Amino acid sequence: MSICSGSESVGDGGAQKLQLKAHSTIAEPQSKGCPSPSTRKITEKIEVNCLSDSTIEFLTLSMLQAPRGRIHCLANFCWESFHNTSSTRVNNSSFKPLASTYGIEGGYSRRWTRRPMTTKTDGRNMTNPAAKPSNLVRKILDEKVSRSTALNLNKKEEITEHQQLQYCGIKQMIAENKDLVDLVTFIIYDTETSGLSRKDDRIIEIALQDLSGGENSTFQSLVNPGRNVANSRVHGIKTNMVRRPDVPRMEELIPILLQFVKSRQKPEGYILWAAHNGFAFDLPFLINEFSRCSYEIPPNWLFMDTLSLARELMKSGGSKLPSGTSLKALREHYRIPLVGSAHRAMSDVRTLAMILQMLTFDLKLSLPNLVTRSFTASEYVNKKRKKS
DNA sequence: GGCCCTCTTTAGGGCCTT
Repeated sequence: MSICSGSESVGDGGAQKLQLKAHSTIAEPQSKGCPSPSTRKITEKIEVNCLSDSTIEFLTLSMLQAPRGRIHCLANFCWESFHNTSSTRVNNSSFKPLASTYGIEGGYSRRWTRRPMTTKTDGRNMTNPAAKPSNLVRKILDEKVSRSTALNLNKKEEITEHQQLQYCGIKQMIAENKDLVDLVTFIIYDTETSGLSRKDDRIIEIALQDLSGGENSTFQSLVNPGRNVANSRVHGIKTNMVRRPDVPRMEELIPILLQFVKSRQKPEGYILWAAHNGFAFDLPFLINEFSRCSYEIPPNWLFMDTLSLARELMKSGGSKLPSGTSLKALREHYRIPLVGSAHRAMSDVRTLAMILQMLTFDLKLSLPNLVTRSFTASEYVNKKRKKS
């Protein structure tokens, strides 16, 4: 498993280009290897994961060429968040173990300081399985953050009914709050799976990108499904890339994922997750994996689906519409260059991050609009139960 | 599986995700 720190931002303005380039030069120390609770050896490596020059050029040009009105409020949200992050980050370039800032109780400091924590696991890069674990993972293991203790917010039995009601009840308040920038973290996510069956197949890769950007704004990892991958032709992820002891299983990855998201969360804030066809595909997979590993999806996580936005755009009429609502059709419609391989999680995340901003502009949607269309995982499950 | 559309709701087919 390799741990990587990513510096990315999707927003507006030439100044941001400078910020992007400045952050993209930050390098993190290298360390590897991580014994899991089950004594498996997991290779760890800290890397920098930054936007390619072509992507930066595209973002900059697309925003600079747009008229003033083109700079939509969602882009402003990203931009403001980016600046907020930059101005409040205590230590911008150093790697910090999470436990030192969260404490064993998992609580937050009153002052919002984002902890660097981005994970990248890629079987292709595992060249030194005998290396030592990264500071991050070693610290997590030392503090027993995995399923046993520290993440008391996320264990099933530890989420109280009061917490559920509190978060569900406050959702309407979020939608009405004019200053959502200080409350919401916008995360684009994508999963690659061993197949299309929500019941029988497993997640084999997951990628996240915090839209507010900045240092350590991405999370990427392969996942060991404990079974063969039969659909490698789709995403290029083969069985021998994931079914190996140095690739984490989901139960090992979830604690790290939770810590990453917490590191991006604002004080008493919410996470707004967006995926393409997420309600029908990615979210059910995520819910199943969390449930199988005895974890609860935090009640302050809200989920939305960009496919519904694309369908809404198609219904809106007009002469310049995409040829379809697939990610590929939308990418071609908005002339977004493909970075990396399509159908790899991080590549699709980067594409969707740009598509989302285009969609919200075309549909004239603001952040409150998006929040009101979102669901918590429990709301989604209840809705599904009622339908069935 | 969920959503949407239509030759529709007492249904069926297509799209989207891997």
